[in-house]
Amino acid sequence: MSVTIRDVAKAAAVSTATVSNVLNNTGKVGRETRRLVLSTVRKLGYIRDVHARHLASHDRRTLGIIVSDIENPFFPEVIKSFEIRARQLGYDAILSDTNYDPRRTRQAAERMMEHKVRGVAIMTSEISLRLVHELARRKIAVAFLDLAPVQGYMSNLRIDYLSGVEQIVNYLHENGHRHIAFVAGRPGLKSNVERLQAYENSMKKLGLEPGPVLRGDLRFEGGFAAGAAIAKLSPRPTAVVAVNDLTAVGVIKGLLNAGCRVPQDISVTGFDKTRLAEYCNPSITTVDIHRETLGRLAADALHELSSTVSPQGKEYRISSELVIGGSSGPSPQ
Amino acid sequence: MSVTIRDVAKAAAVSTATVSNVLNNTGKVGRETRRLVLSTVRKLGYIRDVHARHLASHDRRTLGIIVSDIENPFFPEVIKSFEIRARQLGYDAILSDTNYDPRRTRQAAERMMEHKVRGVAIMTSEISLRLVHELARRKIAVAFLDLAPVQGYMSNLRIDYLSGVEQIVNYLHENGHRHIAFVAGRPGLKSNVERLQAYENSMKKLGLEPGPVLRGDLRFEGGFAAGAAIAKLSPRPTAVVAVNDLTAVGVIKGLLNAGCRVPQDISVTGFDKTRLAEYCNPSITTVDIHRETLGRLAADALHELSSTVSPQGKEYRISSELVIGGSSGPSPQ
DNA sequence: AACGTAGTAGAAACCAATTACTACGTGTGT
DNA sequence: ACACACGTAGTAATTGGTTTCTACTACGTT
Repeated sequence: MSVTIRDVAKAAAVSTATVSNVLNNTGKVGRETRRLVLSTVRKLGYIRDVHARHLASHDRRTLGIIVSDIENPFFPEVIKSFEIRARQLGYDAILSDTNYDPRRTRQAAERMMEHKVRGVAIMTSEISLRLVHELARRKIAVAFLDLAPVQGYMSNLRIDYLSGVEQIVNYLHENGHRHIAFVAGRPGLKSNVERLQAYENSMKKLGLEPGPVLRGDLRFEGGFAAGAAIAKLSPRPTAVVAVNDLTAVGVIKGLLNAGCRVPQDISVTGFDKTRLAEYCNPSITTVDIHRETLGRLAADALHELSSTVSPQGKEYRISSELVIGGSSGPSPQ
Repeated sequence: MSVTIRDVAKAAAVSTATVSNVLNNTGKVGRETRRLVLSTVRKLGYIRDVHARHLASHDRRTLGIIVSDIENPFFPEVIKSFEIRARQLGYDAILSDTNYDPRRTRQAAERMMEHKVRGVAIMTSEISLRLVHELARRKIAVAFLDLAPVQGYMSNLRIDYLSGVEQIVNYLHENGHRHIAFVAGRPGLKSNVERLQAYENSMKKLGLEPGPVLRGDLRFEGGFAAGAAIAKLSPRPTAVVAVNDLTAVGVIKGLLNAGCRVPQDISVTGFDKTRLAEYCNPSITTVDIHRETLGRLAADALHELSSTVSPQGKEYRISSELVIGGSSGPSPQ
């Protein structure tokens, strides 16, 4: 079919072992032979076959990453830094998207197992316990996002929502806001629940009554409806903390649509610092979760787990940072 | 190491060939044996090894997709539909991101060759002619995006920018706009150049003088600067056609910042229908390029090329559609 | 001159599947 | 009763590498 290591060996009049040793820099080959092999490789346009490589060498250098939705602006940056780090560590990275569908999550996990990955970062919550056990049984390292307790082969990446939400609430408080509403996401999602709790805690810490909590859906539409509803509240909150940026955008549009000015009449904040937050008008006050760090740490975590004899799962913390935009300002009161 | 086909064969007291035949549904195995094998597979938790599979079977079922930047909101949807279609056709899909870097483009292409893909969709313009030839020499099918002439192993996916831009210009014209500016992208990028030309042609077709053309950079910043500059022009255009959505957002912010109201004083349009366009405030009048179609067609094109004996590259057309948002309206004059 | 020792290269087993080919038993047609 | 075909399952070669173990060469030492 294509050029193989045998063809190179024949053309250079050496053995396949020698060619392999040259290509893997084992340092077992003399300068002259090495040069000869390399030039032959170039001349013949030889390219290694990953499949044959992985099959023959017992340690398989692939990491996987499973995300719920590549179209969710949160993920691309994470994926990118994961891949970059994986490559730096000498791994090939493969990606699967589950589209929030448990069946596809199972397929994705199966794909990872078929590829014999050393580890997989699972960044979706639609995953069954059975699947998790199956991965553990096969000794595949796993890095979860805000999900699992740490165990032998599993580490967890924990985003510090608490601190992020607290920064937002404190900032609003400093700007004179006392009546602050919250627009939630999905009740089933741990990261969403945590944000809500963090909101309630932060409010209480400041001696404020946690204001109305509205139901959202993590999407624009839910935010829009919540915004419309908030506009009609009486007394109307002077600030709204939304569970994520997209919801915040929806809230803002809902408010504007109902005749409220943002931020003059009411301040709105988001979460995640997506591009949306930056480019919207007004730009959104939000919290930057260090996604680049998240992706990198995921790869690091998997590398560490899979290169230890008796691995010990760890918990990693991803910090977050307040970013002030144009959607918030001093309280009108 | 893990459970192999041999273990399954031994446990079921059949040969590996039989197990393989069951797993591949070749129809060469009797009902009873088949049932026995399947239950053994389940009992042992056997999972096939892609690498061994690909190595042993001569036809390798992998397709690749190379994009310039997964963070560019244009791509995730394309990638998703590409993967879905690839899976439907029985391929495994792998993704590489080049980050607009020619060196990484080369690495990405090498990765594809190492994986022995049957075909690769190249959705970046940072690709050297040498690389293209190398792929052709290896008989790897290629689907380009707005790039290459069609040849034996290469097809091209052509986005119909002309029609898209024409729809925009005509729409603005119908709304009374006569003085319409254009904010360009990168001069080197074919898709950008085409949009500019389409703008000029459409204007002339309507008997209008192509207005001022400003330089952008495809990013927010370039749009912002252009918006600021346009606000100062005299006479000021009543509409601005931006090369893409992000630029349009920048333009709008630049205009607002300079005291122009959008769309009351000046209409702005984008291109690509990213989420940004939808969620921004005002939402942006833009052109929807059918990305889902693009990804699907790319997979189809590769499948077709790579399963023909003497392949004949084709040109596929991706249509586009005007989407009216809040950033445009009737001319103030 | 005999011997030990690096350093280098080769032969061959092995990885986990696929698949062409072979063998076997059974049923059918003449 | 014999030959033939067919359906089913097994044998073994094959895929393109890695890696272990062995063998050879050249050189310095005694």
